Amino acid sequence: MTTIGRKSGYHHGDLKEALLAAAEALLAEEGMAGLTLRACARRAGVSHAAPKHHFADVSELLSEVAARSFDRLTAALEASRAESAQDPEARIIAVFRAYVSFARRYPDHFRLMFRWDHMAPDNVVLQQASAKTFAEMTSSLTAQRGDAEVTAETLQQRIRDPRLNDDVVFAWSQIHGYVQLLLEGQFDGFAEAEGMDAFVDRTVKTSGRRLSRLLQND
Amino acid sequence: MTTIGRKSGYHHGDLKEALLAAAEALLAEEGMAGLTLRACARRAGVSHAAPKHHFADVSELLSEVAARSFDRLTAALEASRAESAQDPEARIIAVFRAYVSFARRYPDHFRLMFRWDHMAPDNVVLQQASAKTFAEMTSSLTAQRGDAEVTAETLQQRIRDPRLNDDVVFAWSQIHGYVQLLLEGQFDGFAEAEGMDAFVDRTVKTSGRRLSRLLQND
DNA sequence: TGTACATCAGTGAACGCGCGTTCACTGATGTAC
DNA sequence: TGTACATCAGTGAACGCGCGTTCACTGATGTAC
Repeated sequence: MTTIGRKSGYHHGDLKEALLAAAEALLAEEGMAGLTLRACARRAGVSHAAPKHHFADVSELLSEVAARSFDRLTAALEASRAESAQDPEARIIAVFRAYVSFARRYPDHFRLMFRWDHMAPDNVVLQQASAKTFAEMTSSLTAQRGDAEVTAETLQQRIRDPRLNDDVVFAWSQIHGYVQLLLEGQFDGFAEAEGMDAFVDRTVKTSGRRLSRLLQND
Repeated sequence: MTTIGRKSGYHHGDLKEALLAAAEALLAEEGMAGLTLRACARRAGVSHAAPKHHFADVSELLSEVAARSFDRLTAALEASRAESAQDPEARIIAVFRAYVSFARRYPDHFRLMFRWDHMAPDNVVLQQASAKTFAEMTSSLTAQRGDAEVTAETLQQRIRDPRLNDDVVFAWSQIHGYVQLLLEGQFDGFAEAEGMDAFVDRTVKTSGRRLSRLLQND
């Protein structure tokens, strides 16, 4: 348990940043249950009333933690897209794999991101971050149609295209559901023989292939 | 807020049942956050130490609530299977629809069922109930292959068949992911124009059709 | 049919816990002149 | 260059809350004889 260093003895210097870092660490180590304002303050080495100056509410803190997680996921998706630009099937599989890897590495971050009841729905930072992830997903998943790229700005219009709408709903559901069931251990029985890593590797590949074929031909 | 009647003044008669009913009602009305032992006791009209005689732990109570929810889902899936026995595509769509309807009607029950961190993983009632749901899903989703029916007993063996394994992983992920994203409001932007009910009706149909085609041809 | 007794379910008061919130305070920083 | 002052971030003690747990108890039920 590390504390983000202070500049001076009294004022922290960047407590907001330290609190966010503490929150992320707590989430990784103890899950949602461990994520309280007091615990974050403790971990940041500060009295428990101090966070009030930076976050009005625990939900505001959670929102910004989630926003950071969305940013990370977006970055992972972008990276996977860059490294598999040509082949449409390889691209879908790469996106799939990036989503799965992220969720397996940060399971509680992932859970938080999709539990809006814990968060402040009006938080702008969160809204922008999740919109970016969403646009990136849409863009990646529908690129093999040969459509123009989707950005966070053009998303609202483009989503009215019924084919694109259907495709995104289908592909995102596939990937998201796989990850959810995987994280909650529902596939443990499936993976018994081969081991979990092999199972994931295999099923991501076959599911990605199926998904890709479907999006091209349908 | 109703209380399940007592037989006598002192002893309750069937407090275990009353506590489970209270828990289900609380879950529906207030979500996971409202589900505490004390709240259940209060609602069952009993002192807050009374539940100890029936549930060692809040996680045991939650487990049995989840088990009941699994039972309900199983029943809904069975019913949907019965009413669409012939056509494989109609059958998949019916299963899909049953899963979606259940989750929309009891969103917090649905969330609880797939959050094993709140429950007692060793609870036998829960294990059996979820195994039954799972077998029913597997059976419904793979029936169009013409395979023999899968039951909770034969599941562990049958799942070793790689084709069946792939099929179930794919189809279940699809349905489950769709429901998760729907429940958490991720599709709200998609449904803007047509309204949520119409969106659900449409996408369940098209996704089900795609799923069905994939499971037949692949 | 009646009595004695064991068993068990529910009571209610008490305890400790960690949480978020409030508030008067204090120490540091920066700005006006 | 120095001084006065406003601003603001962090302190620490106090409060109330609902939670789960414990424990001596009491009322009801059923069983043995």
